Amino acid sequence: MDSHENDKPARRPTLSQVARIAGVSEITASRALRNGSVVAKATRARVEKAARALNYVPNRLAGTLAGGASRQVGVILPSLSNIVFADVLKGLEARLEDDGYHPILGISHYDPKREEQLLRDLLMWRPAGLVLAPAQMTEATRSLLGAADMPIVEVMDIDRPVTDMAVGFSHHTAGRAMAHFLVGRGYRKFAYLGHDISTDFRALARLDGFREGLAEIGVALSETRIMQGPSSVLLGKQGIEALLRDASERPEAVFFSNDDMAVGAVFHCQGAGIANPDDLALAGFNGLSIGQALPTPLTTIASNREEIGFAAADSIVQKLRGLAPQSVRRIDFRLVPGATA
Amino acid sequence: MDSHENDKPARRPTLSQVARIAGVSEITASRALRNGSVVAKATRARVEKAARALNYVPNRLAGTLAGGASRQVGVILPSLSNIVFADVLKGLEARLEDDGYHPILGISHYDPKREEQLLRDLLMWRPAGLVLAPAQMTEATRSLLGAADMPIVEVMDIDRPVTDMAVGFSHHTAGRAMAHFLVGRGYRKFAYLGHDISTDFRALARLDGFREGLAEIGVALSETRIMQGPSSVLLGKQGIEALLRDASERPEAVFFSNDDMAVGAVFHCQGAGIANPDDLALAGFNGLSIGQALPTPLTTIASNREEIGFAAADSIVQKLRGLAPQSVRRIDFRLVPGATA
DNA sequence: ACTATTTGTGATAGCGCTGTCAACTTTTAT
DNA sequence: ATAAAAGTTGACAGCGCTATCACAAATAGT
Repeated sequence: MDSHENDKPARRPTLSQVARIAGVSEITASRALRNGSVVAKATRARVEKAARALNYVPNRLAGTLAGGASRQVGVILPSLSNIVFADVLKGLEARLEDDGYHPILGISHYDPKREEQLLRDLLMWRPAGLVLAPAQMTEATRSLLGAADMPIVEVMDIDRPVTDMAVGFSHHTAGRAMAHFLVGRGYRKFAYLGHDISTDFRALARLDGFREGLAEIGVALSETRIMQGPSSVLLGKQGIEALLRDASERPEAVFFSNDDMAVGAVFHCQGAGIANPDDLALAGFNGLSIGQALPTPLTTIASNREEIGFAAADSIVQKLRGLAPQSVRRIDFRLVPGATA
Repeated sequence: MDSHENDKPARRPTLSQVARIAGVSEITASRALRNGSVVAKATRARVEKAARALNYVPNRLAGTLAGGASRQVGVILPSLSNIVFADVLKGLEARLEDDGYHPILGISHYDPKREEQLLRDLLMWRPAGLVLAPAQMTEATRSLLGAADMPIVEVMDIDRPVTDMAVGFSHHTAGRAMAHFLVGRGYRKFAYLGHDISTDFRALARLDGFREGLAEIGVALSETRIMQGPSSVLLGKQGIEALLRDASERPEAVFFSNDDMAVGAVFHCQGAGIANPDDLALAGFNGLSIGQALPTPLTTIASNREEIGFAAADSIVQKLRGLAPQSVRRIDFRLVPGATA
């Protein structure tokens, strides 16, 4: 029988009950249970005993409303479909938990309108801070953030103007770095294969950077192919197959929007008897472990996603403690020369 | 300059300010902004206009404290290191958001003590419901759950006695099903290769079921190898290598604790020139897309993780609406005969 | 010894909102 | 027209906690 279905009182024990049993005033009980405040040792022990006896669980809604700090941090991410943002979230959670904070989560699905609604919703909980990996902010989103009286970190990229703080790296620079690397390896005919990029503007930034990097050497990107739908191994497999089928002239190297896509291509090549990198060079982005465990480890750019999450949470926590963390923290990417390019 | 650092008032607009501007009482403004309550059309319009003008953001802490329902759901998962629980979380979030709920997240890292602490923390926020994928609950955890006056769903497996509700499938049965399948394929010499199983009791349940399934046909598991550390593609690669090196007699088929490990084995076989399944059959668990995209799709058991999350959230929401969802919802696994066994 | 601190505790007043009950106004039924 | 029902609004109290100020008791200073 579920007690939440019957309408009897049966409320949870309150601080005032704890105080009564301990024989002190409410406020003293409050101080005793929060560490930091001055309370006589014996009193604190009595209050703690009473709390234990009652199975007292403090009500943070009341505590926060009455003036305490919130200890919740709003987190808005665009997706949980691949491991990338799960990694970020993992890092965030780890650092937040260290200081007793908890993330309230929202997933925007790369939809600015949804992001705005989520922000509105999360703000209602008066969180202590906010972490977002913004898609493409609406005006309202920007204005809500501007009016929000709390530390805010934008994670993943540091290419755009920052509201309060940012943690990540430049995706544009990352794309450029890969262009330079591949050119350095001697390749001259390039293709790009990505997933639906209209929503994922960080992937777009990498493509831009890649183009720019090539242009600096006087090379042009011969083909850009965008697949419909979210990125996946299968999509990469299908994509490379189509690309090779349709291409009038086979590219020497292909840069993918991410590792998932690139791994799919590796699988296709294995099946089709195409040697990497000799027949075709492949490069991904993210540095997923799956790519590194391949018989031919994937050439890619590793992003320290968990560390980004960790640093973002750390910036929030620091600021809440009154410190002044850097406004922009760079957690840089690392080019991983594998065996596929 | 961050306004949260200066001590000036600058509080957010409150309902009472909205009410004053709209020329109504506080409670009428409250009713106007929540839909459902009876308020004259014109009045509602006036209040909404005032709220917009002030950029009013309701304070749900106050609202919930005063008697409203919480609209936060506590979620405790054991890990975010692989895509499995990220998928569950994705499903959870999607369903919760449909009804305006938001997950507050905690990661237990398969540590019962940590799980208990997280539960304690989340309970302080007086969530409307609770979702957990329990590791190994402590007595205190069980007692906290018993006293918690809200819908609770345990997700992933339905093998154990349930506190309130459960959504998932039997991992024991899944292991058994794979045993039957592999025996049916004609294999008779079996090995199991897993990651550190002491903490992951669902993997342990699959192993038990696998053993039992074999025993039913009169076959024994010839070798069980447990690798240290969390599961990963690399760990599977190293594991299969070691297993084959040390084995006095090569097994005909290997069952892995999950797809990550199995994919690692596939990679090792590719590199070592071992044909799957003829030289060695491999079977995983989870049905990750990466396994299905392999040149030789992995034989595995697909778990509908996102659907589990979705159904779990749905059960919570239903119960909060006064409905009575089934206490145990089975979201069954599906054996996926691939090309590796 | 007597004041100046420090330490420990409490009374009071909210935080911003919603439940409850009561009151008033308009509509509908007879 | 008049009672009953429906529609609309407000006064009040209180959710469970903490900030603030005030005061008593214990300790230190000279």
